[in-house]
Amino acid sequence: MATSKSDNLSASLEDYLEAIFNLSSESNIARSKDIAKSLDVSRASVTGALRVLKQKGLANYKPYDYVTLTDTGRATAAEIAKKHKILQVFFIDVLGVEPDVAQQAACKAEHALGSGIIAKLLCFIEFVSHSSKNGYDMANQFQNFCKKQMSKSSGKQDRKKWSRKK
Amino acid sequence: MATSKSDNLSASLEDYLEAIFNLSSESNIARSKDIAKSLDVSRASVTGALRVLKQKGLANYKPYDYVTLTDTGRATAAEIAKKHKILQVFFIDVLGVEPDVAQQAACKAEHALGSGIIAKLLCFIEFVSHSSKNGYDMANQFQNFCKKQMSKSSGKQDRKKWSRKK
DNA sequence: TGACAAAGTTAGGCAAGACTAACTATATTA
DNA sequence: TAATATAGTTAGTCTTGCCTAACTTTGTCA
Repeated sequence: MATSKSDNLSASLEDYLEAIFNLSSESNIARSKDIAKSLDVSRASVTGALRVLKQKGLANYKPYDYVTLTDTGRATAAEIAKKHKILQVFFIDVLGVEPDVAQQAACKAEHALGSGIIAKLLCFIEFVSHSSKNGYDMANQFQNFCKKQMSKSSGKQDRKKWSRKK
Repeated sequence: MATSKSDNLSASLEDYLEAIFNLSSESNIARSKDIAKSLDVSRASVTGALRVLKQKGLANYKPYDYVTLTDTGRATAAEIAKKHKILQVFFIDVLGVEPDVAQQAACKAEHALGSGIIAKLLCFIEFVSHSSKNGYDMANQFQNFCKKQMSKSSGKQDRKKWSRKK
């Protein structure tokens, strides 16, 4: 809430920002070509996005030069990367979702959830891991519960409470 | 997984479908004007969307007539509405998020999460409510834990593990 | 150092999804 | 039933975000 500058940014621009942030962390340099590759987008699209990010004061961009983020850009990107990480951990460690599914979902959901909910989610992850230190492995309990539930309802077409099909 | 026909549908079209579904449930009729109002969009945009939904076999649309959903359309819309509901309940009852914030977040996240994760989430909600029947009110425990955590970290600018602000 | 490959940019186009303004059809009611 | 208000549509425009193809700049290596 206090530090969020990611307002006004489209999901697409957030993706570019995050990609630059990640590439910079990994290989210390963000090349246009690698941004394109990591987002599965053409190099021309990257050029376009960089111009917008520069104009918004988030990236230092000069044609034919390496890209870096401004302080604001880095802060914003870090927020987004943080959302991504928290969602991923929640999906994998709490819900027990397959890593690749979790990764994909985090990519999309990171643009949909505000920092308030993300903070709560982080807290919840800590709550769960705290519980396991106290001898009650909640994540594991849930997995067992989940398996039972899934097998219970797998025969039926519908589940009473939630579905309004047909 | 089995019943999901919502592939190929943009977030925008999913919103239209859901709005029609909800209006039909509430007032038995979905008028163009009301769809426009509920999505905060112009009437002209609704007309455009209805043509696309018809063409995709999801809505029965004739100019100047009331709109209804086809069976496929209704099933798809029900899936979306279900996602919305599950997310909303999770945000409010498990995470303890304010209802209006939860509502807004559910609106966006419903387009980002696949049915696998949603199923897990539903299971988790049941796990939590199951726990309270067994004398351990997990939601409540979490709220207390959360309050402690929030107040702990509120003094600091940063939190070690997750934040990379500034 | 000059030729060639790789990286980056520009130009032009397209689709989705929204808007406004003007028009048409339907409903209401005097 | 004719006038008018309301609902819905059409036409035209704009923005975002992507693409391909062609061009320019940079880097490499014989």
